[in-house]
Amino acid sequence: MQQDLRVYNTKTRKKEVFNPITEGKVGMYVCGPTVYGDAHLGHARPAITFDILYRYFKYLKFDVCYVRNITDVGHLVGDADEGEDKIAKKAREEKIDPFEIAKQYTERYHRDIYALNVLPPDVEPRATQHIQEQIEATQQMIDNGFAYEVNGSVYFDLEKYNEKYNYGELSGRILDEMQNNTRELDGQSDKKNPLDFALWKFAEPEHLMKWDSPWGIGYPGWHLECTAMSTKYLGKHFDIHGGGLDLMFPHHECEIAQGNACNHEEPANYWMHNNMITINGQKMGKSLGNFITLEEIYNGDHKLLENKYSPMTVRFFILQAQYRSTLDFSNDALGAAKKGFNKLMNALRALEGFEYIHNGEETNEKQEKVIDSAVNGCLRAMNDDMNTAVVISHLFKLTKIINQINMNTLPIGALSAEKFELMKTTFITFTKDILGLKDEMPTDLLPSIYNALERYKTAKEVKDYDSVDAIRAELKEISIVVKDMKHKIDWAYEE
RNA sequence: GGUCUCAUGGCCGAGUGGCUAGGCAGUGGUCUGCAAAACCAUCUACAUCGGUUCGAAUCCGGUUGAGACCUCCA
Repeated sequence: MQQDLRVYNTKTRKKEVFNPITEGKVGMYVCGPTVYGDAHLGHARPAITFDILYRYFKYLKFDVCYVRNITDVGHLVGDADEGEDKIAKKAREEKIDPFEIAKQYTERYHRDIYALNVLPPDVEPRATQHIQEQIEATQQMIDNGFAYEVNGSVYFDLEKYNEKYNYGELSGRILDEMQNNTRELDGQSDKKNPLDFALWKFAEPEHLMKWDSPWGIGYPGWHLECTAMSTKYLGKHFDIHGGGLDLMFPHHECEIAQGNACNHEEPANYWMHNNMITINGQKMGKSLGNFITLEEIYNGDHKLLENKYSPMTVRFFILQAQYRSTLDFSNDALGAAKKGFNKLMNALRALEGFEYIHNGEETNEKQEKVIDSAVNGCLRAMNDDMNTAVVISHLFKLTKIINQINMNTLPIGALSAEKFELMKTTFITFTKDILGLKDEMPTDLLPSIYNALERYKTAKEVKDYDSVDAIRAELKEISIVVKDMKHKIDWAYEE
């Protein structure tokens, strides 16, 4: 069964068959974090969503180049013309150099995100290391007549742009309507038009992150780094641009405008946006102050958390929803995800331990059909705009068969060798390689588990039930459960 | 106010014109020294009012409710 991968393109608001610009190759750019605080649950979603896409492209044997940036220039807290740089603000609060702030939070971001088994991108460019490229892009836009300089700052000229292009296409906005809705800014703005956005900002003497430029000392505007870096690493025109839905406007809209203004072409063919994670139905976000950091989730250290949740539980939780749906956080939901994830890991471990033997059993056609339908279902779901929730549902169908084999209620030989292999490869590939789920058991714990099981077995044989119960309790302490089956004794994660 | 989404069983969450998504929780069984795990069976659904259709949770319209973006945000 071969089928095309279809992805939802925000630009056309349709699912489209993915056609790469160059046969067999994919370039994807995803907006990474602005590093002025710890990564929260919301940051985990795009990291995981596009990790899945990256992994799936690799699975499909594409030669993929994945670029995810780190924005380590703070930009502005408030209004586009006034206010303080976010990183500078944090630096002042913590009394450290802003570059040090960015460095620290970048490290913490990596620590918390990589715990989620997210693959590192091929390139992870930083805005501060691409100042020259941003200056050049700005100059290019001035030269092309789409930007103007005022008092040491350079702004994008939307009016000019709109004579030739159509600003607002991605987010379905119309420039005129936006202008009518824009409240008049107080004070003396340098901009010709309130909607014009900064490409380069003049830096006041007290501003700490600043660089020399043809327009004087300043720093780059927010949207510019993505244009400069995506162009540098993926070219003027590449396949996929991703990020959170909240970046659609204005960030991605501005990137499109900058791409056209610089390079005379739009940066990306497909725009993909993951939806938000909500908490009590409300968006979780830094600006709303209702976020839970990943570190807090892992440690259970937040007033809203009834438990700590492992990185893989978080990953599984996120994958149980399609990436374009909002996903609501709750302890119940995380708790259910934890159990579901353990169930999957128990099946994975059992499956990896199976040895196929055929003893002349009759083929169980019903179960073989379940395998076929689940295998096809996994592929179909991934091809249908990365529906990981449906992939997981099919993996649970296979889990049932795996458990039946493990419990000896379904002889392994009731499946043909090919069917068993098909199930095994599919289950393992989708669970580990594509969904990126992994067993979290520290390997140094295994010897003591097997030791406990040995003692359990002996105690059982002599009907020393007090010891049996004690060993059960002992293992339960580390969330391990004894599986006391007719034909063997094994352990499993507590679900 | 403008633009746009969404409303599914106790909870989370897929799906989309006719065919049981799945997980968690519940109930009844099988198994067990008792359990657990697992398996089998099973109960709760498609906000509301109309329309289209042989048939709608799924399409169309109204109503109600929730959310997102319009300012920095994953």
